[in-house]
Amino acid sequence: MARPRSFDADKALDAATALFWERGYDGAGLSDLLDVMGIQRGSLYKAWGSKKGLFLACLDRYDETHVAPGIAVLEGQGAAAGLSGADRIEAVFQSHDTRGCLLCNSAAGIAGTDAEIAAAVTSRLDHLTRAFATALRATGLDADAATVEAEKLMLQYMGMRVRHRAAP
Amino acid sequence: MARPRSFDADKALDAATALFWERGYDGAGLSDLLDVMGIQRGSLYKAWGSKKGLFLACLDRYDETHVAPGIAVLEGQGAAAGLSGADRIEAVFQSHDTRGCLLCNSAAGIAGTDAEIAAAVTSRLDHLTRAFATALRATGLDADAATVEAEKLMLQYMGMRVRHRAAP
DNA sequence: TGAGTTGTTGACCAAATAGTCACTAACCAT
DNA sequence: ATGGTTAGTGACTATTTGGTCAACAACTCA
Repeated sequence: MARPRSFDADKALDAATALFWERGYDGAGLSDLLDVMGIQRGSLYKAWGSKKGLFLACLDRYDETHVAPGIAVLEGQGAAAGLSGADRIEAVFQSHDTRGCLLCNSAAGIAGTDAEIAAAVTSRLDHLTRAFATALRATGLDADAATVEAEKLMLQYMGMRVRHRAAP
Repeated sequence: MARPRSFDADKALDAATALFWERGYDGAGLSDLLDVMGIQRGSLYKAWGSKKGLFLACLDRYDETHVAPGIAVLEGQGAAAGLSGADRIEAVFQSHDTRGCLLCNSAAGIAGTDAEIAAAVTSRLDHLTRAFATALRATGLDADAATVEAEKLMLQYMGMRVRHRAAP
């Protein structure tokens, strides 16, 4: 059709995600973002429309690269590897990144001021909660108990990731 | 000595705290801060030295007005009111503020970039954790088990407050 | 070989950012 | 009353913020 994009959008998104992750939405300035992404202002606005648009895309990218693998372990993939439900849950609790979790950081930050971001964050958090429930069912819990327990597990997971950011 | 301060520092701090709580450290601009505090730039810098200095003072104020009461319930005061350990813990879990918790929000945000703020946040979070342990001991748990369980409870508490900010 | 379409570039913008400063005002102790 | 000290005021600063735009470049399809 027309001139093709000269940069790798996913690589640029990964770089932007890393900066948002470390500094938060407000803490990551456009010029720093542009620096790490290695592109020009115009390219960013043509591709994602606004800083918020870029952030939403980063949330998507983060989901693909960081939460989807965890969900895959919790439901199915972990079972295929011969892990019990408890072991699979244990596995996703092994994150010790000092930046915490982008979803949690955003929930505790910008999501409180922007409904669209809040919706994007909660839907992904809910997805993880359901995956916890799936793993719990594999431990023998019935569906209702698993749902209740998954909620608690999810809160603990979030708390742990938040704490790891302040106290590495 | 000299000219006395013409504004109520605690009231000003309460107003600033409310704004930091809602918008986060980066999200709260100096002019908005000044507006809600009802003072002039010079007064702020004379009293707290910098935006960060003001924030640290707000963390202090928040501790006094919002976490200390909870700690008091968990240890002692709750017992005096005839509440069991479990009831006291239940009581502090009844916070449903859609702004979440300033300490948690800061842990998930600015604390990741500023060591001094991180220290101020974690020490207060640790204090709350110890209060949970005190309440747990009142349920019959021995000291070691209470410490372990308090840690879990604290994570759940943080997770819950973070979630309440994104999903009201 | 165009024409049409889309990406890239760099200059540009208004607004907001945190922070400073000279000046004036108000208080206490002598 | 006055001198010392501290607080309040408002104008000012340099830098950075997110965002726009016109010109140019590169691709596809006819």
